[in-house]
Amino acid sequence: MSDLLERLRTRGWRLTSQRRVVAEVLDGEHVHLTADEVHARAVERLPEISRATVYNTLGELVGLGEVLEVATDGRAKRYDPNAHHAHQHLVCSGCGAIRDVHPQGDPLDALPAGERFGFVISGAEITYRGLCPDCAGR
Amino acid sequence: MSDLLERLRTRGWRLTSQRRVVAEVLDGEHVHLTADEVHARAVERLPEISRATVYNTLGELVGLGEVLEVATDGRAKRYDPNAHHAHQHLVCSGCGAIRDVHPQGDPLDALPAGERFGFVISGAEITYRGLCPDCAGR
DNA sequence: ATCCTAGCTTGGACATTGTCCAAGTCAAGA
DNA sequence: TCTTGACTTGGACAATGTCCAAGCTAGGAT
Repeated sequence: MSDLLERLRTRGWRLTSQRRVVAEVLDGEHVHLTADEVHARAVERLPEISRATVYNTLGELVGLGEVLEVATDGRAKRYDPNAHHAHQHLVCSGCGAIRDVHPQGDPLDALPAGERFGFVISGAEITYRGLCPDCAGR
Repeated sequence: MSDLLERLRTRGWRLTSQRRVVAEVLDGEHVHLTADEVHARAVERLPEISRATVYNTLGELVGLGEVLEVATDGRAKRYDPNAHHAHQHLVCSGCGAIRDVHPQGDPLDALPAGERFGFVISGAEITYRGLCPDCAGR
Protein backbone atom coordinates (compact mmCIF):
# COMPACT_ATOMS: atom_id res chain seq x y z
CA MET A 1 0.00 0.00 0.00
CA SER A 2 3.01 2.28 0.21
CA ASP A 3 2.57 2.14 -3.56
CA LEU A 4 -0.81 3.67 -3.05
CA LEU A 5 0.45 6.40 -0.75
CA GLU A 6 3.19 7.14 -3.27
CA ARG A 7 0.72 7.34 -6.15
CA LEU A 8 -1.50 9.65 -4.19
CA ARG A 9 1.32 11.93 -3.12
CA THR A 10 2.39 12.47 -6.72
CA ARG A 11 -1.18 13.49 -7.41
CA GLY A 12 -0.97 16.27 -4.87
CA TRP A 13 -2.59 14.44 -2.01
CA ARG A 14 -1.54 15.88 1.31
CA LEU A 15 -0.35 12.96 3.39
CA THR A 16 -1.82 13.25 6.86
CA SER A 17 -1.67 10.67 9.61
CA GLN A 18 -5.42 10.17 9.29
CA ARG A 19 -5.28 9.39 5.60
CA ARG A 20 -2.36 7.08 6.14
CA VAL A 21 -4.28 5.14 8.76
CA VAL A 22 -7.38 4.79 6.58
CA ALA A 23 -5.25 3.53 3.71
CA GLU A 24 -3.50 1.06 6.00
CA VAL A 25 -6.78 -0.26 7.33
CA LEU A 26 -8.08 -0.88 3.82
CA ASP A 27 -4.87 -2.54 2.79
CA GLY A 28 -4.59 -4.59 5.99
CA GLU A 29 -7.28 -7.15 5.37
CA HIS A 30 -8.57 -7.56 1.87
CA VAL A 31 -12.08 -7.63 3.07
CA HIS A 32 -15.10 -5.48 2.29
CA LEU A 33 -15.53 -3.13 5.22
CA THR A 34 -18.27 -0.60 5.81
CA ALA A 35 -17.31 3.00 6.55
CA ASP A 36 -18.05 2.43 10.23
CA GLU A 37 -15.89 -0.67 10.31
CA VAL A 38 -13.06 1.27 8.71
CA HIS A 39 -13.55 3.93 11.35
CA ALA A 40 -13.51 1.40 14.19
CA ARG A 41 -10.23 -0.09 12.97
CA ALA A 42 -8.74 3.33 12.34
CA VAL A 43 -9.57 4.42 15.88
CA GLU A 44 -7.47 1.56 17.22
CA ARG A 45 -4.42 3.13 15.66
CA LEU A 46 -5.31 6.79 15.90
CA PRO A 47 -7.88 7.24 18.65
CA GLU A 48 -8.89 10.80 17.80
CA ILE A 49 -9.73 10.23 14.14
CA SER A 50 -13.27 11.39 13.38
CA ARG A 51 -16.02 9.75 11.45
CA ALA A 52 -16.18 12.71 9.09
CA THR A 53 -12.56 12.25 8.07
CA VAL A 54 -13.05 8.57 7.40
CA TYR A 55 -16.04 9.34 5.19
CA ASN A 56 -14.09 12.11 3.44
CA THR A 57 -11.06 9.94 2.85
CA LEU A 58 -13.04 6.99 1.58
CA GLY A 59 -14.86 9.31 -0.80
CA GLU A 60 -11.59 10.68 -2.10
CA LEU A 61 -10.10 7.24 -2.60
CA VAL A 62 -13.18 6.24 -4.56
CA GLY A 63 -12.97 9.40 -6.64
CA LEU A 64 -9.33 8.71 -7.39
CA GLY A 65 -10.18 5.19 -8.50
CA GLU A 66 -8.10 3.55 -5.80
CA VAL A 67 -11.00 1.94 -3.99
CA LEU A 68 -14.37 0.64 -5.16
CA GLU A 69 -17.69 1.30 -3.54
CA VAL A 70 -19.88 -1.78 -3.36
CA ALA A 71 -23.61 -1.57 -2.63
CA THR A 72 -24.89 -5.13 -2.45
CA ASP A 73 -27.80 -4.42 -0.18
CA GLY A 74 -29.69 -1.34 0.87
CA ARG A 75 -27.53 -0.98 3.95
CA ALA A 76 -24.13 0.56 4.37
CA LYS A 77 -21.82 0.79 1.38
CA ARG A 78 -18.71 -1.35 1.52
CA TYR A 79 -15.25 -0.40 0.37
CA ASP A 80 -13.16 -2.70 -1.77
CA PRO A 81 -9.42 -2.02 -1.93
CA ASN A 82 -9.00 -4.37 -4.88
CA ALA A 83 -9.80 -1.68 -7.46
CA HIS A 84 -6.99 -2.50 -9.87
CA HIS A 85 -8.08 -6.07 -10.67
CA ALA A 86 -11.38 -6.46 -12.48
CA HIS A 87 -13.64 -8.71 -10.47
CA GLN A 88 -17.21 -9.27 -9.38
CA HIS A 89 -18.83 -10.18 -6.07
CA LEU A 90 -20.42 -13.25 -4.57
CA VAL A 91 -22.66 -12.48 -1.60
CA CYS A 92 -24.08 -14.93 0.93
CA SER A 93 -27.81 -14.38 1.38
CA GLY A 94 -27.54 -15.87 4.85
CA CYS A 95 -24.72 -14.06 6.61
CA GLY A 96 -23.82 -11.33 4.14
CA ALA A 97 -20.26 -12.51 3.55
CA ILE A 98 -18.71 -11.17 0.35
CA ARG A 99 -16.07 -12.82 -1.83
CA ASP A 100 -14.34 -11.52 -4.91
CA VAL A 101 -14.91 -13.73 -7.94
CA HIS A 102 -13.66 -13.70 -11.50
CA PRO A 103 -16.26 -14.71 -14.07
CA GLN A 104 -15.18 -15.65 -17.57
CA GLY A 105 -15.69 -13.30 -20.47
CA ASP A 106 -16.80 -9.70 -20.52
CA PRO A 107 -20.35 -9.08 -19.27
CA LEU A 108 -20.70 -6.21 -21.73
CA ASP A 109 -20.59 -8.73 -24.57
CA ALA A 110 -23.91 -10.10 -23.36
CA LEU A 111 -25.72 -6.81 -23.94
CA PRO A 112 -26.64 -6.44 -27.60
CA ALA A 113 -26.75 -3.01 -29.24
CA GLY A 114 -30.54 -3.20 -29.38
CA GLU A 115 -30.62 -3.38 -25.59
CA ARG A 116 -28.40 -0.35 -25.00
CA PHE A 117 -30.97 2.37 -25.69
CA GLY A 118 -28.37 4.85 -26.86
CA PHE A 119 -26.44 4.71 -23.60
CA VAL A 120 -22.66 5.01 -23.67
CA ILE A 121 -21.91 2.03 -21.49
CA SER A 122 -18.86 2.12 -19.29
CA GLY A 123 -19.00 -1.06 -17.26
CA ALA A 124 -21.01 -3.73 -15.53
CA GLU A 125 -21.19 -4.96 -11.97
CA ILE A 126 -22.36 -8.46 -11.23
CA THR A 127 -23.56 -9.63 -7.85
CA TYR A 128 -23.89 -13.38 -7.56
CA ARG A 129 -26.15 -14.46 -4.71
CA GLY A 130 -26.22 -17.71 -2.87
CA LEU A 131 -25.51 -19.47 0.40
CA CYS A 132 -21.98 -19.94 1.68
CA PRO A 133 -20.95 -23.42 2.87
CA ASP A 134 -21.66 -22.50 6.50
CA CYS A 135 -25.12 -21.08 5.85
CA ALA A 136 -26.08 -23.80 3.37
CA GLY A 137 -25.23 -26.56 5.85
CA ARG A 138 -27.85 -25.58 8.41
CA MET B 1 -52.44 -5.69 -11.72
CA SER B 2 -55.83 -7.07 -10.75
CA ASP B 3 -54.05 -10.33 -11.55
CA LEU B 4 -51.68 -9.51 -8.77
CA LEU B 5 -54.41 -8.64 -6.31
CA GLU B 6 -56.15 -11.87 -7.21
CA ARG B 7 -52.98 -13.90 -6.70
CA LEU B 8 -52.40 -12.30 -3.35
CA ARG B 9 -55.93 -12.82 -2.14
CA THR B 10 -55.74 -16.52 -2.82
CA ARG B 11 -52.64 -16.56 -0.69
CA GLY B 12 -54.54 -15.20 2.27
CA TRP B 13 -53.64 -11.56 1.83
CA ARG B 14 -56.16 -9.29 3.43
CA LEU B 15 -57.12 -6.78 0.77
CA THR B 16 -57.11 -3.34 2.32
CA SER B 17 -57.49 -0.04 0.51
CA GLN B 18 -53.89 0.83 1.43
CA ARG B 19 -52.48 -2.32 -0.11
CA ARG B 20 -54.60 -1.85 -3.18
CA VAL B 21 -53.27 1.67 -3.66
CA VAL B 22 -49.64 0.60 -3.26
CA ALA B 23 -50.13 -2.17 -5.79
CA GLU B 24 -51.80 0.25 -8.20
CA VAL B 25 -48.97 2.75 -7.89
CA LEU B 26 -46.39 0.11 -8.69
CA ASP B 27 -48.39 -1.14 -11.61
CA GLY B 28 -49.23 2.32 -12.87
CA GLU B 29 -45.90 3.33 -14.31
CA HIS B 30 -43.37 0.60 -14.94
CA VAL B 31 -40.67 2.65 -13.40
CA HIS B 32 -38.31 2.05 -10.51
CA LEU B 33 -39.66 4.07 -7.61
CA THR B 34 -38.19 4.52 -4.16
CA ALA B 35 -40.34 3.78 -1.13
CA ASP B 36 -40.83 7.50 -0.59
CA GLU B 37 -41.88 8.01 -4.18
CA VAL B 38 -44.38 5.19 -3.83
CA HIS B 39 -45.66 6.85 -0.69
CA ALA B 40 -45.99 10.23 -2.40
CA ARG B 41 -48.02 8.74 -5.24
CA ALA B 42 -50.10 6.67 -2.86
CA VAL B 43 -50.97 9.76 -0.82
CA GLU B 44 -52.47 11.35 -3.92
CA ARG B 45 -55.08 8.62 -3.98
CA LEU B 46 -55.42 7.88 -0.28
CA PRO B 47 -54.27 10.92 1.67
CA GLU B 48 -54.09 9.29 5.08
CA ILE B 49 -51.87 6.36 4.12
CA SER B 50 -48.80 6.21 6.34
CA ARG B 51 -45.17 5.70 5.49
CA ALA B 52 -45.04 2.65 7.73
CA THR B 53 -47.76 0.93 5.75
CA VAL B 54 -46.02 1.63 2.46
CA TYR B 55 -42.81 0.14 3.82
CA ASN B 56 -44.69 -2.84 5.22
CA THR B 57 -46.54 -3.48 1.99
CA LEU B 58 -43.46 -3.16 -0.19
CA GLY B 59 -41.65 -5.57 2.09
CA GLU B 60 -44.50 -8.06 1.83
CA LEU B 61 -44.63 -7.81 -1.95
CA VAL B 62 -40.90 -8.45 -2.10
CA GLY B 63 -41.23 -11.40 0.25
CA LEU B 64 -44.00 -12.83 -1.91
CA GLY B 65 -41.83 -12.47 -4.99
CA GLU B 66 -44.19 -10.05 -6.70
CA VAL B 67 -41.79 -7.09 -6.68
CA LEU B 68 -38.00 -6.86 -6.81
CA GLU B 69 -35.84 -4.70 -4.63
CA VAL B 70 -33.08 -2.96 -6.55
CA ALA B 71 -30.11 -1.33 -4.80
CA THR B 72 -28.06 0.32 -7.52
CA ASP B 73 -26.50 2.95 -5.31
CA GLY B 74 -26.08 3.39 -1.61
CA ARG B 75 -29.21 5.48 -1.47
CA ALA B 76 -32.81 4.43 -1.20
CA LYS B 77 -33.82 1.03 -2.50
CA ARG B 78 -35.99 1.01 -5.58
CA TYR B 79 -38.93 -1.26 -6.28
CA ASP B 80 -39.33 -3.03 -9.57
CA PRO B 81 -42.79 -4.40 -10.40
CA ASN B 82 -41.43 -6.45 -13.28
CA ALA B 83 -40.56 -9.45 -11.10
CA HIS B 84 -41.96 -12.11 -13.39
CA HIS B 85 -39.67 -11.45 -16.35
CA ALA B 86 -35.95 -12.06 -15.82
CA HIS B 87 -34.04 -8.91 -16.60
CA GLN B 88 -31.13 -6.76 -15.52
CA HIS B 89 -30.65 -3.01 -15.10
CA LEU B 90 -28.91 -0.24 -16.98
CA VAL B 91 -28.25 2.83 -14.84
CA CYS B 92 -27.25 6.29 -16.04
CA SER B 93 -24.27 7.55 -14.05
CA GLY B 94 -25.37 11.10 -14.82
CA CYS B 95 -29.02 11.34 -13.86
CA GLY B 96 -29.66 7.99 -12.21
CA ALA B 97 -32.28 6.85 -14.71
CA ILE B 98 -32.84 3.10 -14.72
CA ARG B 99 -33.91 0.92 -17.63
CA ASP B 100 -34.67 -2.77 -17.73
CA VAL B 101 -32.43 -4.66 -20.15
CA HIS B 102 -32.24 -8.26 -21.32
CA PRO B 103 -28.70 -9.56 -21.78
CA GLN B 104 -28.10 -12.76 -23.73
CA GLY B 105 -27.22 -15.98 -21.98
CA ASP B 106 -27.21 -16.86 -18.31
CA PRO B 107 -24.69 -14.95 -16.19
CA LEU B 108 -24.29 -17.99 -13.96
CA ASP B 109 -22.64 -19.81 -16.86
CA ALA B 110 -19.74 -17.34 -16.65
CA LEU B 111 -18.84 -18.40 -13.11
CA PRO B 112 -16.76 -21.59 -13.17
CA ALA B 113 -17.02 -24.09 -10.33
CA GLY B 114 -13.56 -23.10 -9.13
CA GLU B 115 -14.85 -19.59 -8.51
CA ARG B 116 -17.86 -20.62 -6.47
CA PHE B 117 -16.07 -21.39 -3.19
CA GLY B 118 -18.63 -23.96 -2.15
CA PHE B 119 -21.53 -21.52 -2.33
CA VAL B 120 -24.94 -22.75 -3.48
CA ILE B 121 -25.58 -20.03 -6.01
CA SER B 122 -29.12 -18.93 -6.62
CA GLY B 123 -28.88 -16.04 -9.02
CA ALA B 124 -27.01 -13.06 -10.35
CA GLU B 125 -27.82 -9.38 -10.66
CA ILE B 126 -26.09 -7.28 -13.26
CA THR B 127 -25.96 -3.50 -13.19
CA TYR B 128 -24.73 -1.97 -16.42
CA ARG B 129 -23.46 1.59 -15.96
CA GLY B 130 -23.17 4.30 -18.53
CA LEU B 131 -24.51 7.62 -19.71
CA CYS B 132 -27.97 7.96 -21.18
CA PRO B 133 -28.34 9.85 -24.48
CA ASP B 134 -29.32 13.05 -22.66
CA CYS B 135 -26.41 12.98 -20.23
CA ALA B 136 -23.87 11.85 -22.84
CA GLY B 137 -24.80 14.72 -25.16
CA ARG B 138 -23.67 17.45 -22.77
C1' DA C 1 14.99 26.34 10.86
C1' DT C 2 10.89 28.97 10.73
C1' DC C 3 6.83 30.81 8.77
C1' DC C 4 2.54 30.77 5.94
C1' DT C 5 -1.40 29.25 4.16
C1' DA C 6 -4.32 26.26 1.56
C1' DG C 7 -6.02 22.23 2.56
C1' DC C 8 -7.26 18.96 6.17
C1' DT C 9 -9.62 17.54 10.46
C1' DT C 10 -12.96 17.85 14.05
C1' DG C 11 -17.36 17.48 16.64
C1' DG C 12 -21.71 18.08 16.31
C1' DA C 13 -25.92 19.33 14.04
C1' DC C 14 -28.68 17.83 10.52
C1' DA C 15 -30.71 14.88 6.59
C1' DT C 16 -32.30 10.63 4.63
C1' DT C 17 -33.90 6.16 4.79
C1' DG C 18 -35.75 2.64 7.26
C1' DT C 19 -37.62 -0.03 11.58
C1' DC C 20 -40.42 -0.70 15.61
C1' DC C 21 -44.32 -0.41 18.70
C1' DA C 22 -48.68 0.30 21.28
C1' DA C 23 -53.15 1.65 20.35
C1' DG C 24 -56.88 1.94 17.35
C1' DT C 25 -59.34 0.18 13.04
C1' DC C 26 -61.31 -2.91 9.73
C1' DA C 27 -61.89 -7.05 6.21
C1' DA C 28 -63.95 -11.00 5.87
C1' DG C 29 -65.51 -15.39 7.76
C1' DA C 30 -69.12 -17.25 11.09
C1' DT D 1 -74.37 -8.38 12.15
C1' DC D 2 -70.69 -9.69 15.09
C1' DT D 3 -66.12 -10.98 16.14
C1' DT D 4 -61.46 -11.29 15.84
C1' DG D 5 -56.98 -11.44 14.26
C1' DA D 6 -54.65 -9.02 10.92
C1' DC D 7 -53.76 -4.41 9.38
C1' DT D 8 -52.78 0.58 9.90
C1' DT D 9 -51.20 4.63 12.17
C1' DG D 10 -48.11 8.29 14.04
C1' DG D 11 -44.34 8.97 16.26
C1' DA D 12 -40.13 7.58 18.42
C1' DC D 13 -35.98 5.58 17.35
C1' DA D 14 -31.92 3.62 14.64
C1' DA D 15 -28.48 3.48 11.00
C1' DT D 16 -25.95 5.72 7.66
C1' DG D 17 -24.30 9.61 5.58
C1' DT D 18 -23.56 14.91 4.76
C1' DC D 19 -22.39 19.54 6.01
C1' DC D 20 -20.22 23.35 8.35
C1' DA D 21 -17.55 26.71 11.11
C1' DA D 22 -13.54 26.70 13.75
C1' DG D 23 -9.05 25.15 14.57
C1' DC D 24 -4.85 22.57 13.05
C1' DT D 25 -0.95 21.13 10.11
C1' DA D 26 1.91 19.40 5.94
C1' DG D 27 4.92 20.92 3.14
C1' DG D 28 6.51 24.64 0.09
C1' DA D 29 8.58 29.29 0.53
C1' DT D 30 11.84 32.20 2.86
